Amino acid sequence: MRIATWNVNSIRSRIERVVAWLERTDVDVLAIQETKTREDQFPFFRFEELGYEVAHHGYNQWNGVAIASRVGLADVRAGFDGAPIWGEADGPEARHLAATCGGIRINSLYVPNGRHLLDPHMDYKIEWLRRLRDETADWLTAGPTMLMGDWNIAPRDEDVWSMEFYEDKSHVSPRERAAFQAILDAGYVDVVRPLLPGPKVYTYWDYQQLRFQKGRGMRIDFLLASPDVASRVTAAMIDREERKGKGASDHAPVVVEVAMDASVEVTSE
DNA sequence: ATGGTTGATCCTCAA
Repeated sequence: MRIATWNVNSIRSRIERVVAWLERTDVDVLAIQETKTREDQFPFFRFEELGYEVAHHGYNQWNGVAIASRVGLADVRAGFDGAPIWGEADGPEARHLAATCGGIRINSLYVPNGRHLLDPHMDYKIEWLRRLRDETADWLTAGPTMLMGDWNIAPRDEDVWSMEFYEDKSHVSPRERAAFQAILDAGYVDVVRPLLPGPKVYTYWDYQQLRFQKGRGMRIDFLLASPDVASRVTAAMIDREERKGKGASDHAPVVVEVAMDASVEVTSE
């Protein structure tokens, strides 16, 4: 079973690339972030005609998460208990969607961007991660689980092109790294890093300043898995080709191959 | 060429 995560930076502007990518990569489950669209504008049919079921959670032009699967899409749930609310909003932002696909509880996550070290968004980000950690610790006991998406954190110095550049910026601060580490400490395993060690292994390159062309990226998109799933991961790939050319997202898809659990019955196709 | 973004929406914000 092939499982991937991809911050597409607008599903409506990226749909042709996403469709072409699904057709050539043979991915079974794709967790999507930054759909940047309302529910009624989401291109559901483009996934369905390829044989994928798809669930989406999004309110407006910000955030938005989705899961596409051709190995079942059951028990879809948007948002986690205790997710903090930004500002005066009625409810939490659209940053989490879960569904059970091929026997694995898939969580598509778009972690808030802290913007700057002293920005209120940073406190929001840390609190969001703390509450996520509290919930995810419980999910581990429920069965095979994966947490995947755009974490907006570079956990190690080697995960950014220049620590000198980032030392006073978001993504690398001790608070953010501790919040990420707390999720690992809860029992989740980064299933990509062991197969694709750094340095200079990135998943995101800013559109500005020709960062991709200069090899100046960040590793901020991660697939974490419960130990039972982690032990079944046989391969990993960051598809840098998708960052090339006109109309690319600023993030590349990250893909893992997970050996099928013979005890699991796939519920569709 | 000594620089250099993109997307959704609105007349700017977010990343």
